[in-house]
Amino acid sequence: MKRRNNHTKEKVLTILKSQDYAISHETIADNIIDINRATIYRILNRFCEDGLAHKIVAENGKQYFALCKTCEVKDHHHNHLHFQCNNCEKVECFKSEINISLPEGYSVGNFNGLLSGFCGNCAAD
Amino acid sequence: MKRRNNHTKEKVLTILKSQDYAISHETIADNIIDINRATIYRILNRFCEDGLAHKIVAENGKQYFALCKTCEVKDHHHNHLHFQCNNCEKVECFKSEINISLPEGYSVGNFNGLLSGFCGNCAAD
DNA sequence: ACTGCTATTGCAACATTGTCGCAATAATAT
DNA sequence: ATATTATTGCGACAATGTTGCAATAGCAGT
Repeated sequence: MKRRNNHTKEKVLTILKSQDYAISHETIADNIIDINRATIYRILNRFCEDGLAHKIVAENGKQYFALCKTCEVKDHHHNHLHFQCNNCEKVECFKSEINISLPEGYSVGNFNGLLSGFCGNCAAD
Repeated sequence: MKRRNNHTKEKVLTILKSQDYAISHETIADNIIDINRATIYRILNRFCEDGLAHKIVAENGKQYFALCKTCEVKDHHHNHLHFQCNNCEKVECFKSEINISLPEGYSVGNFNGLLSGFCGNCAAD
């Protein structure tokens, strides 16, 4: 399945690039008017399939997306933690990876690790 | 807010106890007929508030619940990983806890860590 | 520049999840 | 028994994410 380029895809990519945080569908919808919800999801999921982005599921069940900045294309994995602030609700990627060891006979797939609490900006309140 | 005992609550607790895995609302609904969906959620959330159970959010956004077997009441935390099989969809708790270090100024709240892949039973396929 | 193929889009509809308000019920203490 | 209030069932709701289908548009080949 060959990917095609177009305005919408570029727009979503630009928004992802401009963000320091992992963002939800909502954030993208706020930044692009006149683009269908389903289309946004499809674009984001395509990015994930292509290893361009990764998905984080928050505790509220929402999906957040972030560009893969530190991932190698050939050894693609996401063993890093994420953090969501209970106040400002921003989701950020932590750099440090964690070691994961699985029991015998298990095969690794994905890792979704999310910490929550209060971030540096909001903890002071 | 004092808790009260009743049949429904005991029934849900019994089901939780009988399971080796973290279970979703669905599993409980399948085992108890004639109990409202909202009620199940309320009971489960109460268990979490009381430190009796903990909640895991899976990659599909669904909530799973499991009794706290290893948690001390006074130092209650859930720094252990969970694993969901992509085939049988069961969610299990891993015993090993992971070390988490937060950046300066951040405050810890909860941790939701989920691995996915194929479990010992399903990996052979 | 035209054509054919097919990836992508918009729209509508849908299933699912989890929550909430309110009135009715039932557990507990007095 | 009675009063208090925690809990339940019901209905409704918002939100999320997915899918089918017809229409559109990107790309390659000529």
